Parts: sequence; C-alpha cells; structure tokens
Amino acid sequence: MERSTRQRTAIRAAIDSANRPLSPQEVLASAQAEVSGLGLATVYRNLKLLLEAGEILAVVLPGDSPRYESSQRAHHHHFQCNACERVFDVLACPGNLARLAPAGFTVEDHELTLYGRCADCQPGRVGRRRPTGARVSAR
Amino acid sequence: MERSTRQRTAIRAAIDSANRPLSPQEVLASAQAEVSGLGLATVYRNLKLLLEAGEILAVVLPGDSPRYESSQRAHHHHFQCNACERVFDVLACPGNLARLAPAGFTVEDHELTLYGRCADCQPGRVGRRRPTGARVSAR
DNA sequence: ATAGATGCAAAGAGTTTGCATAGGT
DNA sequence: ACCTATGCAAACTCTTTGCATCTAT
Repeated sequence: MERSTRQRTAIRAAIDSANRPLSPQEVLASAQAEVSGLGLATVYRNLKLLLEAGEILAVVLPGDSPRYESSQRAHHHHFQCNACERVFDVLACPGNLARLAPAGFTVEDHELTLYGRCADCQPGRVGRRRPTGARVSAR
Repeated sequence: MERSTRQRTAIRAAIDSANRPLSPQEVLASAQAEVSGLGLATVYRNLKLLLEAGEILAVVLPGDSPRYESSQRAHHHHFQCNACERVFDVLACPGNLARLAPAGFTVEDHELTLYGRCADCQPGRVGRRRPTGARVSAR
C-alpha cells in the first residue's frame, strides 16, 4: 500500500466514520458518495490491504459475509439481535480470558458475540422486521 | 426432515462423532465413508435441515466458511491458533455475560473465540506449518 | 402409491484476478 | 517516466436450486 488515491482515501473514510462494521457492499456505497466511479474490485483490494496493514479488522457473524471496522476503535464486542438481525457494538468486555485457554496455549486476542433481543425486539414490542433473506438459526 | 435415509444418518453420524467443527467438505468426506455415492448438495441440504432442527450448530471463524458441530456437545468455545490456524475446543466459559449487553437488551446466547498460539506453536518451538492458502490477518 | 430425499448439473452469490489504462510520485 | 492502483469483465469458489429418479413410509 504505497500510494494515496482518492479511492483508498474514500474507502478508509467510509470505514473510519461508520459506527458499526460495514460489509464490502456498504463500504462501496458509502465510498461512492465520494468517488462515483468506484468499483467493487477496488473495495475488495483495499480491504485486503488495509487488513494486512492492520488498519481495519474483519468481523464475522454467522450467516453473513464479513464486515469491516476500523482497528482504531476502542476494544469492543458485538451483539446481534436474533429477531431483527441488526448488529450492535458492545463496549464492555469480560476481560481475563487468557485463563480459559488450555494449558500451554497463549491467548493473544479474543472475539465475543452476544445474541439475543435488542431493545426494539423485546417480547411484547412489535420489533423490527427481519431483513429479507435473513436466516433464522445459523447458529 | 421426515424420512430417515442412509445419507442423513451418515451425515449426522459424521458430525456427532467429530471432536471439532467440520466444514461441509469434511462432512462429505467423512459421510462418504458410509455412503459412497453421497453428493455435496445433499450435505448442504441436510446441514440446513439439521441446523433448523437445532441438532447442529454453525461455527463461524474469520476467513473460513462455516463449520458445523453437534449441539449435543456441552457448552464450549473455540480457540484458533494464529500460527497453524487449527481450531481447538475450549471447555471453559467466562459466564455471566448477560451483564455486558446494553440496557434493555436481552442476551440469549453467546459465542467466544480465543486467538493465540497453541501449545505446538509457542515461540521457540517449530510449530506446524500454516496450511496452504491460510490468510494471515483476516481479523 | 405417494411424497420426500437424492444426485447431477446448472444457476447464483460473493470474491478474486488478468489486463489495459489512469494517475500518484 | 515509472510503476502502482483502478475499472471492467472473466474466472473461481462456495452454496443453492431445478429436475428426473429413487426410496422410505
């Protein structure tokens, strides 16, 4: 990653300014506001480069393709609503997870995803519609 | 899922007898030992059915397609080695994660993945080779 | 006998790659 | 001027689907 291009700047800005992990398509849409001719292949190429450079992180959730977020954000986790499928950031962290690993293993990082009902989808509330095509129990 | 077929039995057995989550290809290979003509489409169809029936769970790890494991196994988590990419079961669980969710949210389930060095890949040991094509930093 | 299940091959969806061109340095 | 980065389209991989056939009930 050596040159500073309009495309790369727009892609980086799209991810840095989002407050949730973005899919490649969402990155494309957001960055196209800045660079109209932007192509999807360029998004993928830059995601890979930014990933290798450590500028962004991939977030994988069951049933969806990966999403990407800035690595500059404070350590956090994710919550996915079982009803509306939306993903929320969770700022808290249980901490002290190294002790969970088997003897002889070294823990360098961890990822935690909570699943349940978001505030909008509590039983008794109407809740959001499940997005088209969302699968119900991939987990 | 209404009939008991040789294929379905073999697929179920493959997953139930594994001690780690299996990819669709691994399920195919394992179940073909029992039913030689088994096709990949049948594996996918049955994985989907078993998933919906709650008999199996999907395990998603960054950079790989989903793996499947029996839901009968005791609650556990996973550890992926950053060097050799192998996935290990972690029997421990931090517990009490419901408190991490934002106010108004209800936690129904959670998933935790630890990343680091497995016992074989500690610095100073030779470690296993990284599998061909394994990406280095998808997370 | 009936309707679900399977195998094959084709179709889809998401991602990667080859190649000619544009553009940063 | 050089050489990376881009856009487009083709190629790939993984998963799903249509359809004829098989088979559990």
